[in-house]
Amino acid sequence: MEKARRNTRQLEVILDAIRNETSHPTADQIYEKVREIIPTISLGTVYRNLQKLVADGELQVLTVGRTQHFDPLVRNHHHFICQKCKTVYDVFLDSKAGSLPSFFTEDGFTVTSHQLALYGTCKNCSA
Amino acid sequence: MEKARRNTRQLEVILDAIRNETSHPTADQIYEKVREIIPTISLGTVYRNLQKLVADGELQVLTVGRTQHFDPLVRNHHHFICQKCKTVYDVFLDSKAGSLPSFFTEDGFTVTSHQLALYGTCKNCSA
DNA sequence: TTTGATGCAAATCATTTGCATGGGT
DNA sequence: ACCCATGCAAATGATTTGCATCAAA
Repeated sequence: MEKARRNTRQLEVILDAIRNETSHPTADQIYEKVREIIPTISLGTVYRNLQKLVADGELQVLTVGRTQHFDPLVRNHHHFICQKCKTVYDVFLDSKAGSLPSFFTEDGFTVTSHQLALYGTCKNCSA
Repeated sequence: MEKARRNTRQLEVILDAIRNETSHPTADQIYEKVREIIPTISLGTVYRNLQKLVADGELQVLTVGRTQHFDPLVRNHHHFICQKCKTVYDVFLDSKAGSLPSFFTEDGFTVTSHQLALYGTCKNCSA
């Protein structure tokens, strides 16, 4: 049997806050945004709900430096991280992306997922 | 002009401790190993020297969860991270690896490096 | 002698957790 | 009613930093 996930107001508002977000916000950024609607919400609650959403596959985590960023886009794509402004961009490599994990088919090893991060300087910062 | 890097005993011992290491140790693991030779060294010194070595391109950093791992192997290669035991393995994809960054040649964006991490279960943990 | 490097401890940053209470089911 | 979720604050873990002293150059 599955564990029942309760439909709380805080979960709903958190989900709303990231669902259409392409800026890869941190937990703290999500917290600030949610606080505009539920001013009394605690940061711990935001973390706990984000954890659940990740566990349920509704969000993806991307670690930049020491900080987690949350991405509502779960389908196969990659990231470009600007080393100057730390902005995270989505990168779509439709062709070969899906075949990457198959490179590594050694005995006993199972590849379940992979992450490709590109580092460099973005358009804004090159100016 | 370049900033002079002093040749201290602690830097030398730290470098010795990782130079031929393939286990991708953390700062703390390096600290413990170095302490066998210089028992009075401080963890801060280990961190500061590791930082320098990374800045000088003699080491690569790999973040697993919230923890940095140090890799003396700087040439183009990738990593497999076992989600059970958290062991990091080196993966060599000689053929296509070098061409990955060229996918992303949009106006204004410059890709200087990239990192591919494969996640799954390793040989030991599949048993 | 000059000034970067060290050891120590306290500080910081992101995240997690214990606990009493509140709210979904 | 049951028991998961919340708010709060304290705890944790990894890394950084201020400062007086030390040692490479």
